Amino acid sequence: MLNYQQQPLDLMFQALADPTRRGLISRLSRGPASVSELAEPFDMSLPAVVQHLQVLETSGLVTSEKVGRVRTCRLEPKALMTAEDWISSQRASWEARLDRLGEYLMELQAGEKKRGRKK
Amino acid sequence: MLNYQQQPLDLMFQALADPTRRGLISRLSRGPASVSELAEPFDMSLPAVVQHLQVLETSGLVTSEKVGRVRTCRLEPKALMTAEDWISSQRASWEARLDRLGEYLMELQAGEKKRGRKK
DNA sequence: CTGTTACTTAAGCTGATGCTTAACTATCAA
DNA sequence: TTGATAGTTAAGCATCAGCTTAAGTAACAG
Repeated sequence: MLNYQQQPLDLMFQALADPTRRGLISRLSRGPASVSELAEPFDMSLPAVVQHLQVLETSGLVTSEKVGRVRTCRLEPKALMTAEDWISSQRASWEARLDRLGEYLMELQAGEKKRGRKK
Repeated sequence: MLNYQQQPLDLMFQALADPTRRGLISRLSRGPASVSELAEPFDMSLPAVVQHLQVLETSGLVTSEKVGRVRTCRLEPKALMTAEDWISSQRASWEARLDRLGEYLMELQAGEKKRGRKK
């Protein structure tokens, strides 16, 4: 498990780790928005919000396009799925393992009862 | 947004953002392990690995229990689900929105054809 | 052309993160 | 009791993340 890094996942989870950025994603999940629309609810400077947007864009979770002087940002659902899939697969294999353990314990228990295989 | 709150999601995504920690989770998804078992594949000092484990434990993704001099760590699948659910819900609402947009565009297109409502 | 809007760029500060080494404690085995 | 094993604690350090303010550019409105 040498650090031959899964950089996309690093960037995505890092991006998701900040509440401001999750707020931006929540907003964007309701539809595209301009930079100043996105910044408005937050109690921080505009450059700070733009920096958060850059993190989101570098991670691939958000894309943007500038028309005239307005930059419009939107969510990239496929990227979100990458993060979701990783988590899901880890959880699935752990839960599968728990299930197998459960079965094993049940077998043990059944075995202890020796003749308890009726009904 | 002055980090005045280390919410569960902050801690979880932050924990998942590091490749070493995701490596630890992958290992743990195959079953519980001791600290030194977990540290063995990594090219870093034991205290460094222990620090990563502490991050995972603080985030709730991993629990551990010490018996004798051995600390055994295991995954907490419910916590992983918390992170997964957040992502999933954001993605779902964005995809729903894309679907509605799709329908809207289809209606527009149908409308343009005027009498194209036959068959 | 002039002012306003909508960002963009740059520099700098502060605290958090990811390591390190060294020294320490507690358990187990002989 | 002695020594090895398994992990813990502490201090220090370099880099990075998240903000700030100040100043700059580029489009559009009158």
